[in-house]
Amino acid sequence: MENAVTAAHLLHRNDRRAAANSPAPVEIMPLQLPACSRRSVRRGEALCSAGESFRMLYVVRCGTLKSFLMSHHGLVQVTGFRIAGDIVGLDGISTGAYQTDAIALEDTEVFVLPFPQCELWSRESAYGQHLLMRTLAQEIAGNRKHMLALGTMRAEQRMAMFLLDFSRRYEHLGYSRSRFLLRMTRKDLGSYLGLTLETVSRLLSRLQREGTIQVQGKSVALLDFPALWRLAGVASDCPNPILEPIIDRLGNFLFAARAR
Amino acid sequence: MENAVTAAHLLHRNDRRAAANSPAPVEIMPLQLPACSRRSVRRGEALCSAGESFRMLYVVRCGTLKSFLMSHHGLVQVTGFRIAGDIVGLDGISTGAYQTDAIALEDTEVFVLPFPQCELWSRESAYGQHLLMRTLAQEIAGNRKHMLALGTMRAEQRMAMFLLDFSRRYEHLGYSRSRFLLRMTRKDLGSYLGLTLETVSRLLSRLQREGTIQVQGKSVALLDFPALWRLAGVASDCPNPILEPIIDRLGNFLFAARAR
DNA sequence: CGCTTAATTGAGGAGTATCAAGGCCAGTGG
DNA sequence: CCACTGGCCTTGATACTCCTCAATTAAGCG
Repeated sequence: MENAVTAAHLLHRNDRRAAANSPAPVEIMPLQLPACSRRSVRRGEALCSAGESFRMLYVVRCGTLKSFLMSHHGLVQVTGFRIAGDIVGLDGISTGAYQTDAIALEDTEVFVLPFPQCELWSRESAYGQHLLMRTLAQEIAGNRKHMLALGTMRAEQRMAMFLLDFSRRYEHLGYSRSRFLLRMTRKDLGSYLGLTLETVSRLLSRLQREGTIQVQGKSVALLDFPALWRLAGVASDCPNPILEPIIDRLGNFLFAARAR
Repeated sequence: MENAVTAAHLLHRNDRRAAANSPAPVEIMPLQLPACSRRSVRRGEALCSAGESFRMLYVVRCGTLKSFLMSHHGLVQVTGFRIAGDIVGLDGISTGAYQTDAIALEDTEVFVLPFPQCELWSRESAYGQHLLMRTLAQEIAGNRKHMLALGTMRAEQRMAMFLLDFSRRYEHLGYSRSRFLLRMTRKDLGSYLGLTLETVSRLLSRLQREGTIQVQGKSVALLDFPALWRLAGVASDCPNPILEPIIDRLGNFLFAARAR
């Protein structure tokens, strides 16, 4: 269950990347990264809970989770759905305790990164620092975008944005951008979008009637991207950039800085 | 226009703090902090704009600003109102360019912190690192809370929360918690709360009719806190903690870590 | 194959947005 | 000093989005 990432390994990745196409990395993580353990979470189980002492960051290796926060009154707001390559637990940094719960929507596996270790990398390497910073800031940017959606958009527009966002994330992982599974329930999706589950269901049905998508339970097919772009209010598929993933589909870390 | 913060100065603050009451700081910033310049922004002018190259962080010394983001379609979402002690510009870290505009709602003065400098402090001192991290994470937490408001709450509840939040922030700065000015327009407030300006106006009028608050143009008085707590849906005034300010009312930096 | 949970669909209503008209206020220039 | 002006605010009437409640069907899971 251990996955040591060595400098040699990193160098290898570096070579492969340079050979491929993109600008060569300018810096290679000089550290011998410590062993990185994994953890499995069964469907319905919690990876971490709000209030729990913050010690770990998690990188999703495979599976899906929902992050959500509960106010004191049982108000629940789903703050995001995490798939492979996403990081879970960042909200624990400020207070020393996780602020959101994360529950697996299917059997899921994550890498475990002890946070003190992350801090050490961050302090000892300019790139590590940059990476951690960028990751946190990315979280901010994502939340901000979601805030804009919740504050200014109509239900249909939010739904279109959500579908396109998920599409892009899956595409970026090497999966189909037009067919995927919505592992969350309509209720969770509604919570994420600031809608009721009935409204979500109606919206999906309507989009299907109009020939924009095809829905059958949890499986979705996007049929008419231009229509979705129009609904989402974007000229084309040009949302904010997806950062280089920290981890690939096989579970290898990708600690290589790009030239900038 | 220069305000050098010296180690001696910090030590002095430390003594004063310890003499007062609170747990003594465990660590003093060992660095000679570089000179810190100020910048004035007139009402209506921009402190920084989205897309602009990210070089500085700003700490509000006095005045008020609104942060907002504009989508490609002219959709505007106000993401926050910044008063003394708040930090502006954090959203620039991820992409190297600011993602939100910040405009002064009144004549405003800020301290200018060159970000490379911040990174240096962060790397050279565990406390500096912690401070920067905590600040970023705080931003995340705040946005998250706002997301919950936009996603799950009714207009009246959002308004109550907003009033109580502002009340607490002013109180924390040493001002009255029950009387303050809403320097933003109804439209900006509406944008922040995900409402139209008419709804905002109606809500304020209603709260006044019910004796909960008193409004006259931009000046507001909170008359019935229990009623506001009830509307906001909190048992009492127990929201998330306000972090130690980084700067005091006189413009002195407070780089002293507390025991924990 | 039942049982439980999730999803769809409909009818009706609450909550906000939209549209429109007028009032208030500060700044401006006669 | 006062009228003028433009932006901001308030208030009302109406429309519409979305929620609530309810009934039914479909889908998961033992």
